[in-house]
Amino acid sequence: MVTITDVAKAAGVSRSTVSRVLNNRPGVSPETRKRVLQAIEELQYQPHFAAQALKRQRAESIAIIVQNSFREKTGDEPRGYYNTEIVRGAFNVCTERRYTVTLLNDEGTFEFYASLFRRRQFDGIVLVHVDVDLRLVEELKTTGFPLVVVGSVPDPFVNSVDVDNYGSAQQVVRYLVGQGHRRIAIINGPPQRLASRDRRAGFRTMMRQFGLPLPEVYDQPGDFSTRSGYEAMNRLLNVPEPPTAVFAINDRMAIGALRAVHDAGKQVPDDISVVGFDDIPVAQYLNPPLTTVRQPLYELGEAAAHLLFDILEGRVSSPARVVLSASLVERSSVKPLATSSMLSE
Amino acid sequence: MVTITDVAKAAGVSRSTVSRVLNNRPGVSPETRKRVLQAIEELQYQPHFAAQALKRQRAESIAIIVQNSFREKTGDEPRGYYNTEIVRGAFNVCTERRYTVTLLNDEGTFEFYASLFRRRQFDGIVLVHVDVDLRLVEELKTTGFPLVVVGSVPDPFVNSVDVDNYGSAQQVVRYLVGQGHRRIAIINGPPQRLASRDRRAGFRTMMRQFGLPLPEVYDQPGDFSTRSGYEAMNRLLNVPEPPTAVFAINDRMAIGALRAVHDAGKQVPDDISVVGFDDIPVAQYLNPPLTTVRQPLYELGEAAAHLLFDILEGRVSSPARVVLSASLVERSSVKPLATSSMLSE
DNA sequence: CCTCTGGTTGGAATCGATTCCAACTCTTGC
DNA sequence: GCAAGAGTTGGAATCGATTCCAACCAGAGG
Repeated sequence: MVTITDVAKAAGVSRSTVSRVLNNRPGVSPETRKRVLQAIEELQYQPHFAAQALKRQRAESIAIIVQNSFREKTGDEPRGYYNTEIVRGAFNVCTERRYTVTLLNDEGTFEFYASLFRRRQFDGIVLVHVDVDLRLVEELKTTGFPLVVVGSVPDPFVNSVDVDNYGSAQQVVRYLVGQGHRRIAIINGPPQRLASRDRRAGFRTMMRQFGLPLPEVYDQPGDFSTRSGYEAMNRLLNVPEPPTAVFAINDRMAIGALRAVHDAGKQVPDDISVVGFDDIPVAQYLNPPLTTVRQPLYELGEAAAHLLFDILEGRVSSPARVVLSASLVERSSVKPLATSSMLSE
Repeated sequence: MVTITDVAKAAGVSRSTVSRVLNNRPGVSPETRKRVLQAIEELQYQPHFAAQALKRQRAESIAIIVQNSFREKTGDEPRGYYNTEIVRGAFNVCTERRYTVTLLNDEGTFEFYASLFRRRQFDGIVLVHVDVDLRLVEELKTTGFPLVVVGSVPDPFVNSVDVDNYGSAQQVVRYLVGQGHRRIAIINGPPQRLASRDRRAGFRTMMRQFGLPLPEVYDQPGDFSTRSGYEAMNRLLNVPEPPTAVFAINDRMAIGALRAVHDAGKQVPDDISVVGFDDIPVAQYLNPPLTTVRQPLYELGEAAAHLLFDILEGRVSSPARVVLSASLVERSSVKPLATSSMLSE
């Protein structure tokens, strides 16, 4: 293996000089610089990464902690895709900066991660927060290690990148009302998840703004699972005056809702409209193709990496928060009602 | 940051002794060992990874090169899933060994990868070979760097882990014949891909073994795209004596074939049976759910990592080849024919 | 009582880069 | 002709671990 000493010998200079050339430092005469560069080229020299990391006290590497997706053996959880997109976004940004990316699963204990930091293996962490134990986030925060969380964390002192759940839910209401719907129900997610609460809050605020009714039976509980969506829709179909549109706050519950309508011998969207949230890959293959809110997953990943670099390089002071907006994807699960909208928009 | 010197001071011993304890080397008295372990515990000491890598001349890290999936912005290519599974398998094996995994995309030039190796950043590479440029494999091979390729590479001097394409195709024929089919067509992949050739060869051998006809019109070209599957199926439907079953050698072409049958006003499996290959996630959601061959993607990843470690640790001499068998997943796209099979199996 | 052996332990060199500081050369100006 | 200063360059220390070698000690055996 060729080292800096070999280059120095070949160019007839000292190692210090080679290092100076390597790092574009001033104080090397043009001729010497040229000679060194030539030697580097000829010997195909590349600095030993460990030697550099040791001396510079920087690993030039970041870690991405994702849930399960690289650990569990069963592979049909939509989460896999969800995470993959975010990772891709972060990965590409890091690659551009010539930083290395290491994937970690979230099954490690805090102690496991802490040991990696103490080993100085990474300069920072991106934690993809989907159902991740909040305690882990809190513990990681205490280490003072540069950390960016992707997702909705209640703690305002953690750096985070998130999608605009509140605004997106409002957009869904605006869209449905624009299509002439007035009796709109919601199927909620687990209330302990901030994302659920934000989507519900956005929904309710906008409904109130339109002066639309919010009966309690239209506010169905759910837990993000297909099954819970199925059950919630069944309850909604049995209400004396059923809604004309249902907003399931994630796609899996929307899938369950679709199935419930079908099993009840009715049609989506003819008898009832359904909107989801996430735009998971199967959404477009459903029957009917699902109208839903597309989360900018790739962009979330990119934003997380950018934020981390901003923090590492001191361009941003630490408790920072970035919010990206999502976009409504119109497919065929919503039917415009005959009663035309009374809205300007 | 706490270093080995701090531990040595705290325990009242030399750094050499701490290092010996750290690496479970003999020649340390039980009492001293205990004292050192206690100091390590109290100080939460972890060795600096770069210092170790530098001295040991081992990075304890491997690289996985995957195609595109972490680079392209469009996310609905099935390849993403394909790679994710393989990566998960390899990742878990590496994590068990406390090795770090770094993902690289295949867009780098050979020079880019070579520079990483020369930087000694990785101890070995797993290259996930789906459509990857063979030249890259050849170039990497010349560096002498430990390399394992996942997929079908023609070069027998490259370490590889692959699925048994030949045997799986034979299994498909056996299954279809067992269901009473005799007029079976195949939709091929690009002939420059070894996997295509192997699947075709397995198919033809088994057909011949059953004494079944192999008319040229039953041997349709394709290029793995949905569109090519659609077109091939259209051609097959217009043959004077159309096949009763069609084997598309990947799922995307099978999807195209399904669509072609539907567009021709016919039914799968009532009018014609279809078998795919891969078992991509949507396969189960298709109409009808697709009978296909499941590639053991996760297991391929695991096997690749195991093989790499075997090579690194000298348990296996270098040109090694591991073949895993795939399994047929029966769904609803194949119909048993009335004429019962004359076969024992 | 002295030597030899085996078990412990510390000292120093080493891995490959970076960087501070000192030394050197060459102008420039008096 | 010599001092001052700028521009180059090399030497040596350093990052944090590992490992060879030498030194030390205790107990066994002569």
